[in-house]
Amino acid sequence: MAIGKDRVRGAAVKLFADKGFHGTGIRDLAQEANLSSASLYHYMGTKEELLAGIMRESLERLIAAAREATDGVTDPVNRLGILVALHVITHAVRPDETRVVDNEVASLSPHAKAAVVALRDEYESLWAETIDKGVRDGVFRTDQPAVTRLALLEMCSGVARWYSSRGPLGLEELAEHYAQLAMRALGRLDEGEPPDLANCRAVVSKTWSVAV
Amino acid sequence: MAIGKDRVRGAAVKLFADKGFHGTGIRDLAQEANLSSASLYHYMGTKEELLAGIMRESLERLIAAAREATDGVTDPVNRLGILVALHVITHAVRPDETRVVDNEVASLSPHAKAAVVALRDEYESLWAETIDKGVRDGVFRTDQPAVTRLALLEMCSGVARWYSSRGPLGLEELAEHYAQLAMRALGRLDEGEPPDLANCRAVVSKTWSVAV
Amino acid sequence: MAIGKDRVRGAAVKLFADKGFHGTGIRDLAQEANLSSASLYHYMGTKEELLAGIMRESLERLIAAAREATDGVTDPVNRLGILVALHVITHAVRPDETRVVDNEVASLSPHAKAAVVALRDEYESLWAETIDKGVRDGVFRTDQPAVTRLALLEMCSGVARWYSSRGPLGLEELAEHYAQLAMRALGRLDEGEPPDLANCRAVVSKTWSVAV
Amino acid sequence: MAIGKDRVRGAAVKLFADKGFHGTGIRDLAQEANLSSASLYHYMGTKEELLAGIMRESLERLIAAAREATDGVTDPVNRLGILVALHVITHAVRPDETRVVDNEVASLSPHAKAAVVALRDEYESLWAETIDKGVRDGVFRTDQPAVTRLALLEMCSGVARWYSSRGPLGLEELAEHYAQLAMRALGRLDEGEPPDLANCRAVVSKTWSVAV
DNA sequence: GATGAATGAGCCTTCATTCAT
DNA sequence: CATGAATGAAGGCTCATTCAT
Repeated sequence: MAIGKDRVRGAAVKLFADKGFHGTGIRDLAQEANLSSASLYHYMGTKEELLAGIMRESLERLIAAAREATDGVTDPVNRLGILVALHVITHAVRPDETRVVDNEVASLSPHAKAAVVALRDEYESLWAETIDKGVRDGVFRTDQPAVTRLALLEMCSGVARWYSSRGPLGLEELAEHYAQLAMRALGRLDEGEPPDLANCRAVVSKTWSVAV
Repeated sequence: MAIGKDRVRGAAVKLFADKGFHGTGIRDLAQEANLSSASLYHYMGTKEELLAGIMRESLERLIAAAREATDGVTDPVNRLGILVALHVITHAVRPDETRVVDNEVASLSPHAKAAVVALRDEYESLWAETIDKGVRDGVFRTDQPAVTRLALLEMCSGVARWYSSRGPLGLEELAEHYAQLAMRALGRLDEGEPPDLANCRAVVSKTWSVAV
Repeated sequence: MAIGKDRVRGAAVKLFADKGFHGTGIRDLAQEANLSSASLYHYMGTKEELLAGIMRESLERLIAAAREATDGVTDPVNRLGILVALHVITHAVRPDETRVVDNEVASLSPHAKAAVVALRDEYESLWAETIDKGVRDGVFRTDQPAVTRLALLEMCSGVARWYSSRGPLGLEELAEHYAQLAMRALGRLDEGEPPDLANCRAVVSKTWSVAV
Repeated sequence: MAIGKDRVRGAAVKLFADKGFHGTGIRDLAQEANLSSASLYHYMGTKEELLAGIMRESLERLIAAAREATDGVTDPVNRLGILVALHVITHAVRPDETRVVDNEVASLSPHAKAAVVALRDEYESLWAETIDKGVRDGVFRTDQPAVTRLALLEMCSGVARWYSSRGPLGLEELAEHYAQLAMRALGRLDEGEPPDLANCRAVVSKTWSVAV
């Protein structure tokens, strides 16, 4: 059952990312999962529950990973570096999943949407707290912390739309470059060390089974 | 005719942005445009041609505006400032239209998609040339000009997802803040003047009938 | 008005013959007649009335022609020869019109159908009477006069499906060959003169403006 | 599946014959087949593929039957008698199917039409060869073999438009009368034996499950 | 577990027709 | 005369979902 469920999830993530939730038919899913459309319903509830489940678990995984990777790190510079690196790597190695999370919120019913938005807010608050603390500590310089946060999040999420693991850019370089961009955007022009990604690496490996 | 056509376009832009192309039915469009679903077809071809037309004209308008606003501006710093400001303002004042352009490329048939992608590439090449020139001139500092360009574009496009004209942030402040973020990302920590937006203002007003 | 009406009729005959009544849209008619679809309605009632009118007038013309061409001819052999020749020539020079009459009866509403069927029966009774008289007179030999009549009518109507005025076969040869076939089918193996087509020729020329 | 498919085919043959392809709606088919319109699509492709399939298989069956019934018969008189009898019986016992084949060629797309026309040509060539041989052998007398072939085919196909199994005329009488008509048309005035229909009978019974 | 069969609702699109201008 | 604008109804087809086997 678990295997079949994963097969369906995998198919759904791929197709929802490529063609959108409304652009993907139940028959497309069945074909992609090598199942008949009736069999699909052994592994999922409705099509919408399938989408909601994917989004919720994806966000929960991201939140847990972010908490674990920043656990014990108090310095805002390092914390934000880790958050950026983790976000970027996630979007680079799971582009389909993250695009679904980022683009299909509007396809959810109000009830399911509320849960997903709450998770997204919970995640973004990690960024907000870190940026705010950095501003208070005087290590970040920005007139509009909230706008900057949104700008950085959009910038980092955008990775899922263009990054290819078959291109010349490695995950580590990618993460470091985005960390630099974020630091610069927050008024730190290449000061100090790049963030320590050791912890981040371990969390990524554990959470998404990918070596950085 | 032109009036009816605009009414349909307006309805389509709104709904395609809110619910996606595949999430929007012809009956939704008809209702939004205060027309019967059959009458819709006096003003449009197929639903897909409607989408393609919206995307093409939107990109053509953006390209023309970008060319006009940067016309005669040779300094890469100023040029990029103008490009960023124009892009951000566009996405702030036409969030529906720009979200359709940014999110619905996958809903196009191969033929229509090719035309839209060509326009998008043409537009992005304005950014690429400017950034590359700035790097060559030594006024921009980045190891990965291409990655940085993509990061900045995604960052700026993201504005369409959250900005509200009813919020506290004015268009001018918004544009200036994003211009600052872009400059910082390119290694310029608040040096020199902010870009001159006079020209930009005029173009925006003419192109989108909006005062900045 | 009369000219416009003829233009519409002509378009309808062509398209109804080529694509069938149900396969022809009002827009097809308008295009073929170089009119807007709204203008069509100045020259016709409903689409069905247009069809019914075409069929009725076509049959009335055929009946009148048959009566006139056989007027005063009492010999069944000559009479049938004339009927066959007239039928075949009609179907050869007006293939679209005759195919509509022959194939689209089922597309009529019950009321209109009744009128058309009555005309068709009136026409066929000319054949029936002639054949029956020939049998009674002993000049035709057949066990099944009714079946033979139907067989001959179908045979002659079939001309509209394959004859081309651009082919090698002239109208006169065509008519004479079919007259021969009919005579043979009725048991007359090339006896006597071929039917005198002089009268027939005149009627055809007057009725369908065609020289034989 | 096969049962459902046959149910759909049967409904289609009946309605296409009665109201024409374009005059028959998908909902009409569903009602006639006692199925919902959606269920129809389990058993067919598009409506046009349904039509094309009916026509192709009908012609293939007819060709196979004609080949089998004339197998080993070399005498043109007998051969043509068999072809006529088979054709007439087919059109008498399957009037709907044959009318669809004869009348709906124009409703096919160019691709499907080509296949059907090829089959029809293949079938008619059986007639052509037989008639030509009879003329060469001097047993048939006609100035226009090709015209005569077309005339006879139309004559025989017409049976599907008027014959009723509930009428007084049996299949055997019908076939023999038409064979006589054909022979007469080819210049043979009731000479020799009527064609031997034993073989024909067997083929008809096997192919169309009908006793003659 | 797995699926063929089935369907009500809905899809995008075109239909024949009307009418104000 | 002529037509652009408009529409309710219907066109062919696909949707997500259920259920008996």
